[in-house]
Amino acid sequence: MKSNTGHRNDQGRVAEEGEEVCGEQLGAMENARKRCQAPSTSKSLMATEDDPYKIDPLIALIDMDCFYVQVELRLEPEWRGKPAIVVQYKTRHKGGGIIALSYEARERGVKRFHHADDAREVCPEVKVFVVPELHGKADLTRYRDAGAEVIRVMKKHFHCVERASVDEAFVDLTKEVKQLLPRYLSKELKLTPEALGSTCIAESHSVEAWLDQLYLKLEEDPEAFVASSVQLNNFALAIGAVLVNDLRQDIINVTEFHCSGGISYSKTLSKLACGLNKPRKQTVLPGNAVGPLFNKTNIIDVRMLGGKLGRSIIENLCISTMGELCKVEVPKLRQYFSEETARWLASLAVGIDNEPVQERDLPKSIGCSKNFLGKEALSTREQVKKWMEHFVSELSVRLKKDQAENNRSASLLTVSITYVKDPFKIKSGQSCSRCAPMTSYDNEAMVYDAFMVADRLLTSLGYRNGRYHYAVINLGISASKMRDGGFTASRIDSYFRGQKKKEVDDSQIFPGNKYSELKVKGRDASKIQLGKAKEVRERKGSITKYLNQASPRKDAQGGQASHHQQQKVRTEHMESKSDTETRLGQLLQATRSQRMGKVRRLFPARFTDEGGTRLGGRQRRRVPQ
DNA sequence: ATTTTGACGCT
DNA sequence: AGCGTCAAA
Repeated sequence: MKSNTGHRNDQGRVAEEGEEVCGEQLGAMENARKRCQAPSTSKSLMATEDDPYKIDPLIALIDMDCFYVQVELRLEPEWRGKPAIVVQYKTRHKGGGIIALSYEARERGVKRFHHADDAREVCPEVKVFVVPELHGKADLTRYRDAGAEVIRVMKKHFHCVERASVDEAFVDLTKEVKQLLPRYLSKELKLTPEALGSTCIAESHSVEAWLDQLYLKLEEDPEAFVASSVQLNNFALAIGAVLVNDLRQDIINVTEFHCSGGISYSKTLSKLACGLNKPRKQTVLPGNAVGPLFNKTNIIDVRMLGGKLGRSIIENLCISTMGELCKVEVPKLRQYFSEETARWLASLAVGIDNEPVQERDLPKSIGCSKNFLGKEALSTREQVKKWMEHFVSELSVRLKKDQAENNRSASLLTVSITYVKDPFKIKSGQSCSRCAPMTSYDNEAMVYDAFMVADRLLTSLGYRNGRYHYAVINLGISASKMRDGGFTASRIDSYFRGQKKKEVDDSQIFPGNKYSELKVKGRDASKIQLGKAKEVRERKGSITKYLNQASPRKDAQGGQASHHQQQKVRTEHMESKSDTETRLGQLLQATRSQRMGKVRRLFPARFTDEGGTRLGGRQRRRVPQ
C-alpha cells in the first residue's frame, strides 16, 4: 500500500506552460529573497554550475522541553527526575496557575490548566516551583535569560536563527547542509544511526531502515540519485538531522537544557514534526510522510490554525484533519475565504507555508504587564501610578541590560490597558493602547509618560471623586521600535520639538515635576468613542474584511468570527497564478525552481512516492523539455 | 479566574 | 497609531 494514499491524488496534471511559469516563479522568488534577511533559502533552489545540487529549503525547529521546569531544575538539581511544576502566584487562586510541568508530572496525571492544588491532589509528591516575584508581579527574567543562553549556542552553529519565543527557535539549515552535501555524497562522511543520535523518522519505525534505503538508492545509481530531488532531499534531511543532533547535544553540554527538534521543509512541518516525539528527541519529517501524517493531524494542531481561522475551517467545511483540508479544492475554499486565504490554506494543506526563517535572535519589544481581576482592579490615579512605577522599575533594568548587551535603544513606549465597567461582572473588557516617544531610560521620565497616557485615557472615559468610571483589569507597558546605539541628542531634540502644552492637570500626582511642561503624544480618548468603535467592528468589520469581496457569501460565514490573516505577506511570494487548473499546480510554481532548459518538475517531488522506503517504484519523474 | 509575555497583520 | 489574532511557558 502506498504510503501517501489519499493524499493529493490529482497530481497527475499540473503545470504545463513552461517559460511562463519559470518567469513568474523567478519574480516570486525575487520577492521572497528581498524579504528574507538570509537569502540562503531561495538561493538554495537555484542550481548553478558551481552548485549542482538543488534541494528544498531545510528548516528546523528547536523547542525546549518544559522549559521553565528545566530552568528551575538546573537551580535545584536534587529534584531532577521527580514530578515538578512551575506556577505563578502561589498565594492566589488555588495555589497558583501552572505554566510548565515536567514529563514526570504529566505521567502522573497532572494537566496543564490545573492549578497547584489540583496537581497536589493527583500527585501529592509533586514539587512546586514558584515564579519569582518582584515589584509585586511575576518576574520572568530568569527564564528569558536562560532562553538567551540557548540562542547563543544556536548562533554558534547556524547563521540563520529566528527566536520564535522564549524557548523555541527556527533554524534555516539549507546553506550548511548544502555545503556538506558533496562530502556525504562522496562517502567522505557517512550518515550513521549514531550520527543521527536521538532522531526519529516520521511515519517510519526505524532510522536504520530509512538510512539503509537511502544508501541503497545511492549505491544503485549515484547519478540518478543526485538527479532525483526526492532522493537528494531525503539525503539533505538526514544531514540536517546530524547537524541538529549535534546542536542539541551542544545545548545540553553548555546549558544542561534538553530540547526536542523537528527537521523538515517549512516552519509548519518542522513545528509539527517537533511535537511528534517529545521530549529529548528530534523528528525528521520527509516529504513522503507528510500525506500520511496529515491524514491524522487535526487542523487545530497546525501552526497558525490553532485559533479562530482553524475553527472556522472546521465549521465551514465540516472537516477536522489536514488530510481532508488537502482534498478541498481552491474554489471551494474561496467560498468561505478570500482569494489569498484560500491559496494560503491550499499551500498549508500540503505543508508549504513559504515563510522564510528570519535571522533574528533578539526580541523586538520588551514589556511587562499584569492582570488585576475582581477586587484587585485598579480604579484610582494613585493605583495606576503606583503600578506604572513598578512596571518601570522592572522595565528599565531590562532595557538598560538590553542596551548594554545589544547596543540598541527603544524609541517607543506603549501603554496597554484593559478596562471594564464592573470588575466583578467581567465579560470581556475593552482593550486599548497609547504610545509616547521614548528618549531615555530615565525611570521618572518613563513613569511620567506612561502614567500620563494612561491617565489621559482613563480620565477621558470618566472620572469623579478620585475614581475612574472604569476599572482597569489589565495594565502593561512595553518598549519597542529598537534603534541601533544609545540615545542621541537629535532624538531627544526631536522629541521636545514635538511636544505641545499639557492638557491634563498632573500637579497633584506629580508635584513639581520636571516634565510638567511636556505633553505626551496621543489622542484624546473622549473623542474617539472606543466602545462604539469596537462594537461596530464586531458587528460588521471583522466578518466582511476577510471575505472574498468578489463573491459575496456572507451567509456562509454564519456570523462566524473573523479569520485572521497573517498570510498576506506569505502569499505574496507565491506565484501570482497563471492558468493552472489544479491547486497542486498553483502550489508548486512558487515552491519549486526549475533548472532552466533542463529538467522541469511537475510537482514537488518530495511529496511523491518516489524514494519512499518500501515502495520500489519509479526512480523519478521527468518531463523532457 | 491562568498569567505574562511576544510577533505581526489589518485598517 | 491602535486594535485584534495567534502562540508559548
